[in-house]
Amino acid sequence: MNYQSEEEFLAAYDPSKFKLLSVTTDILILSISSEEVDNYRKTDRLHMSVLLVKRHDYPFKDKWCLPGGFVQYDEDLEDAPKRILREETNLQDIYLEQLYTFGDVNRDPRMRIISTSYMALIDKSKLNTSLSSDASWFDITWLEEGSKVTINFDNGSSSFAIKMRKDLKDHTTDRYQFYIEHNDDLAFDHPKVILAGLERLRNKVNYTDIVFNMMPEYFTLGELQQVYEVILNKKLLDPAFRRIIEPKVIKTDKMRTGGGHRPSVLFKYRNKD
Amino acid sequence: MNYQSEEEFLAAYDPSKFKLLSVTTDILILSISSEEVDNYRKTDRLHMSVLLVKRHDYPFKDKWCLPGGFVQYDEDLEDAPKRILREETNLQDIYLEQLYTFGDVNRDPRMRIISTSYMALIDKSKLNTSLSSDASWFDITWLEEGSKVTINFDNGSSSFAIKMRKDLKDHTTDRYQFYIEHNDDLAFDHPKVILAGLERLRNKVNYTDIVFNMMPEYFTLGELQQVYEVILNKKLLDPAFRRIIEPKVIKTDKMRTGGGHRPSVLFKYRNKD
DNA sequence: CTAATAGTGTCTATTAGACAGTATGTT
DNA sequence: AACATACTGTCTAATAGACACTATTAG
Repeated sequence: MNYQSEEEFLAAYDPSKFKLLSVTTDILILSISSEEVDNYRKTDRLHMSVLLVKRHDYPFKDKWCLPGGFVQYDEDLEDAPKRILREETNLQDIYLEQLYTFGDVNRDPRMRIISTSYMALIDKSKLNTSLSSDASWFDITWLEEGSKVTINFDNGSSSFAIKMRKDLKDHTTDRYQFYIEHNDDLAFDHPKVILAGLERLRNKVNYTDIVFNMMPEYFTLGELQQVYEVILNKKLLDPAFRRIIEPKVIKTDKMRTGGGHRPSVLFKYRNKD
Repeated sequence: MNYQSEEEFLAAYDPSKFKLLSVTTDILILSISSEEVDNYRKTDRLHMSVLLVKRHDYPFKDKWCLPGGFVQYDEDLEDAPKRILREETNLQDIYLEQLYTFGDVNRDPRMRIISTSYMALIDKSKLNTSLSSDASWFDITWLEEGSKVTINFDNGSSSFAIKMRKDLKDHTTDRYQFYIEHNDDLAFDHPKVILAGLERLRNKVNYTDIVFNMMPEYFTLGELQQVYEVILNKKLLDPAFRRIIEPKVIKTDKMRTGGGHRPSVLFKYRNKD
């Protein structure tokens, strides 16, 4: 067929000749949680923390999953995670980054669903409403041994672990080839999303200011260093850390006192705008 | 409603209660082209090269676009670019990496379409069939001045340029915020895909072996260095380059002779498998 | 005083950048 | 011989890693 104008073509265009599908979005919401230690001298121990929601429906009834939902027909793709984030946490204007789009034919037993995952980084101190009853923050720790990755989840009342293998297989694919080897508790391919997000965060932390999205307005360099250590999953040396972080922060005249030790200066993020 | 079993739930599940949409894929196919220079002494000049296809239908009739197409209902997301790549170039088992998923409501005038873009890196010497008549390789060069980016396209018989602005706007988004400021020749949001791919390639080239997907089996270090220079858009110093590349390549006993100068040793990629 | 974290000075090792020099083909 | 590229040696600058040391609080 040959159309004489764009208007004519669009009028004749019939979307029903392709079999349509659904697009959803899953959001990996990360923040830093702090755990008080019994010893009055010690500082709080910081953890990486992820928001999970308990499913009430099939498929994956009673399993935990990332917050998510369908992308509406008249909604920009990136507005979907923003909307869901607002519904879930009552937060707006927070850091959001697209991670990866998963689209295996059988990833959802209901129908053909392609899902674009996002990572959101939040500062827990900005949370002003309580979570809905089916949502919960899980502290996570992870261990990498060669290509085997184990991620442990703990929300205080229950805990579980997932195991994945990460390999390149051949040189025709990039690094996002994850295989879930053990998972009894998370729905869908959400373990892959979590691992993709943790890897993205770990990579970006060294060449961006991304961490400051997880920090409160005022923080000590010890706290900031601990956040870097939690993300990178390794100890850093104090002098090196301070050298590198110095240009990114502003020293204030506030102090954090009350620990059984020398008080520390509070810093702010040096915003480049 | 309350279902007693997963089977019962799935049987009752009605996909039609959500308004469905289409998912397409666009592929940024990159390779290295070489241009002979009139001076018999000089080596070939290498360029980055992208495969574009001329559109014959509305929308964007007669504009150039990236090869792409609809993701089939019963096809894994990543199989769509593989299929299109095979249709377009007759190549299989080539490097393919997901770039980004674009999904603004109005990105396609026909209907709601979300598009996942991929980047493919190929070694032109492996091409065994001629391109279809509406496809053409364009050499590209690009210039960045602050947040302004200009990309020039040239396929020998025609050339054009697109201009984009790249900025962060605020700290709630990652680096993929591109605004097209001038574009008369490329369809859809394909300028964004191209810029995203060039940036991804430039970032990855320093910490992966991704370039070797674009190299023939045997190559000189001068050629390899020129490919790095084309990707990074800057000159590199010979001794530094050789130091860094040394562990990634294997010296062979073959030589490239025939230029009006000292012959150079041919190397192979040192595959870590 | 003690235990704990805060913060600094400085040496060393490693890596990146720069430049000058030598080597060897073709015409 | 001349030109263009191939390839190497070595100095210097910049950065990262390591460790030892001093400072300061609550209890």
